Amino acid sequence: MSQPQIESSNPDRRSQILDAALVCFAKRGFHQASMHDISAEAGISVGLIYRYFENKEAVISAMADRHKQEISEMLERARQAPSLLESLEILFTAHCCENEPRVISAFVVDLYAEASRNPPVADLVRDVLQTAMDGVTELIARAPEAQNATNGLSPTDLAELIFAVARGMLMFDVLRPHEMTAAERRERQLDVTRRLWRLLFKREAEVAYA
Amino acid sequence: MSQPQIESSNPDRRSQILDAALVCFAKRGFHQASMHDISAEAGISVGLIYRYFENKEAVISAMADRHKQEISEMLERARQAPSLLESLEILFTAHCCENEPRVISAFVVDLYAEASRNPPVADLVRDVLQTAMDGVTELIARAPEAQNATNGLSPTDLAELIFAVARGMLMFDVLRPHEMTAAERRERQLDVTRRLWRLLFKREAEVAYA
Amino acid sequence: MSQPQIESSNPDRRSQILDAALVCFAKRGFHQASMHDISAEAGISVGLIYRYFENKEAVISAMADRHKQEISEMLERARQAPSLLESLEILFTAHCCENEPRVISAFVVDLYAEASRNPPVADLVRDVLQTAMDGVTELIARAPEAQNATNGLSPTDLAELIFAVARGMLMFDVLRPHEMTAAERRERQLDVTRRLWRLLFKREAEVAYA
Amino acid sequence: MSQPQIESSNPDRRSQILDAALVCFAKRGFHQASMHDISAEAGISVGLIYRYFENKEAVISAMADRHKQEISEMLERARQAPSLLESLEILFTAHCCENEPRVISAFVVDLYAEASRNPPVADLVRDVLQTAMDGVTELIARAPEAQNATNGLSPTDLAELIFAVARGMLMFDVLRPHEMTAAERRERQLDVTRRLWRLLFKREAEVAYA
DNA sequence: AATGAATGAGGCTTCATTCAT
DNA sequence: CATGAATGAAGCCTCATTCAT
Repeated sequence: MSQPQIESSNPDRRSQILDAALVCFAKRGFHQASMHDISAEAGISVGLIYRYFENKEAVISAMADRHKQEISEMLERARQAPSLLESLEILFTAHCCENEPRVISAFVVDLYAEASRNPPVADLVRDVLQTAMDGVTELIARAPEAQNATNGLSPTDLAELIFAVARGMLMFDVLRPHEMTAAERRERQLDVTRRLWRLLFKREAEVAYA
Repeated sequence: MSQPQIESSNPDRRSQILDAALVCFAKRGFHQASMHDISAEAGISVGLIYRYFENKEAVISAMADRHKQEISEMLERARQAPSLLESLEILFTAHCCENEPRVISAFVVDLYAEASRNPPVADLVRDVLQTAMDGVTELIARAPEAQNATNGLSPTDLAELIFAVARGMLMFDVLRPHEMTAAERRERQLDVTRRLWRLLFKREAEVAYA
Repeated sequence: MSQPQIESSNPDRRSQILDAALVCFAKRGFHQASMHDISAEAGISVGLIYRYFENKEAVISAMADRHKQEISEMLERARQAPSLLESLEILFTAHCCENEPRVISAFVVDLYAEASRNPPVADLVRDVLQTAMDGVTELIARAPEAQNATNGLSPTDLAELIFAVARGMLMFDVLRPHEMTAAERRERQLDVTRRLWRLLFKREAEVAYA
Repeated sequence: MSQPQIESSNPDRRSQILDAALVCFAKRGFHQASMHDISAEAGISVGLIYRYFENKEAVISAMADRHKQEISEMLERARQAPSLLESLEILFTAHCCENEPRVISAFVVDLYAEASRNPPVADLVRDVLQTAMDGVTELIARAPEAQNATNGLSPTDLAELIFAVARGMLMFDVLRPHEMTAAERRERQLDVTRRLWRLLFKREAEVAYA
């Protein structure tokens, strides 16, 4: 009587739909984007979406899941960066990729807004955030650049501050004119990243000459 | 066809409606909250809303305007605080007022989400943000606590960082369980505020003994 | 957030809608009749139906309730008939009223079909049937025509048989061409009614000369 | 465009599909049961149904045809019963077969409901009914038990009454809780059958001592 | 022969907005 | 000034049907 959710069958279709959904969600918001918008963006019929997702809510949840994966991947890339500064640069510019626009500011802000009234989404986003913060905490703990006492703040505290800044900058990004290119946004983010890094991890002596 | 928008006539009614709208918007989001929800929350009829606002969009805009005022008031209070730390505390806890919950995290996050697709709202929010940042920049420039070179960051840079952290913390606030009280949220925010303050403005010598 | 069901306010509208629904349900069946069909038949907009009924299911339930009332009224009329035969005639021809087409065969058959898969409707219909059968049982118990032992059947048994015949004839009625007039249907029903009456209640001696 | 309706090819497939359809139709009704429901119940794909039936309408028609056959078979069994009472018992309990539930009350009621708005179905059902009534008329005409004048009613009249009762009882059956077993339903039907039989065919003298 | 992915019309329902009272 | 009945467009979702494989 109702067993959609082919789940694994034809994962490409699911991805195709989620890709389209991301575009629509970023453009209009979760609840303003219609299923028709998504199907049109994906180049398929409305009905087909329902073979892969139980309903719109499920599309949103899947997008949230995908966000989790993307943050994971971003974290992995950050982990493999040669320096702490470069790790932070990755963290702060993840949403500024012209060609692979996976993490999109507007989408993320909407995701948090949704979290505020959708407990399952809130759980997931909270989990993502915590995982990412833990990752950065570890990154800091291992970084030689961070070995000097940084004003008495623990790696955990620092990670929290860093993420707050990153999320705040994401909110600001949403205010920038749509015409601004990914490259310009990126430049803007890097400025802040470097300032933050200098503040948090540069030794006094170095600062003096910076 | 008609001439609604009595604009100034009976400002109490407008406030009453906006009060109700804030509750509804925070609870369900701009576009999920229906005009009926708002009228019910305000204890009036749907039609009456249209005597004071041209349409739903106008209610949203008015809410954005109100947000501007609230941020202004918050800034004024911050200006009058006896110390920079206390100014920051005001800035970071503006949304944690049990009795007068004007600035509400969920509402603000929704406002930024709306800004990402509604240029007039974006303009207004950008303006609010810039004004507030300018205010904090000035606060820093005048604060004796900030007279020492803080890692070579200008007051403007510092204000931007501070606001990014504040907005990021607002996003995090949205993830906290609804059961958490204003007092608890406030405590959480103050922790971060103090850490940030110590990082930005405490002199090395002081830090050593902190 | 959801409080339709003005329930008592403007009962005329409710009746108007139910009148239209009866026509549509009889014409196309509960689930084939669309809300648009009903609104068009009632000469109102679709949305308006939802001010008076929570959803389509509620319209169906209200129709079932109305059926209960109609059967009640029918029973009352039967009770006031001067003879048992005339009571039965009322019972068997209730659905053959040109101008006041309240009890309609197709609708009733659909109602029973619905009852088979909708427990609340089943409860209601069962209750209606039982009440009506009790009424007829009492009618028989009090009728002088029924005083002679009728083949050893109790009034209860007789009432059950009578109702079975009445419902069976209703099913047959549904097979008759739509062109057949109410008068013709009525004639057909009266034939059966009289035969049944003769069988159940006429004394042997009378039968011989009938 | 294509040429479905292999008609006779692979009659087993057709039966398999109709078996599944009966289950679904009884459970949900003709129009509430989806083609997918039927295919799932039959354990085949949706598309395959269309190799054997032109469309859903055709499935319904085929079910009606099958009903015709089942009534035929039932009639045949009734004809071969050793007594008129036993014939009637077969007639009244045809739908109470635990293992081979071919004639199902809910289905039959739905069939009549469908007949009321689908002329071809009405024609068929009317034909089935007439044929069956003719059969019973003949049964009565030949039965020694019915040789005594039964209140002046002709075999035709009696057959009509009998069928009305049978169909009426079918409608009542639909109201009984789903938990009731076939055996219990059967018992209920037999009670009525015997009462009816006694009323119609038992001689006065016999009745006196019954 | 058989599958099930794909389509898209159509049904139910909501909601911003209007307007007679 | 205030009400809330009324409208109808639009959104979500289902399902009969087709067709490439």
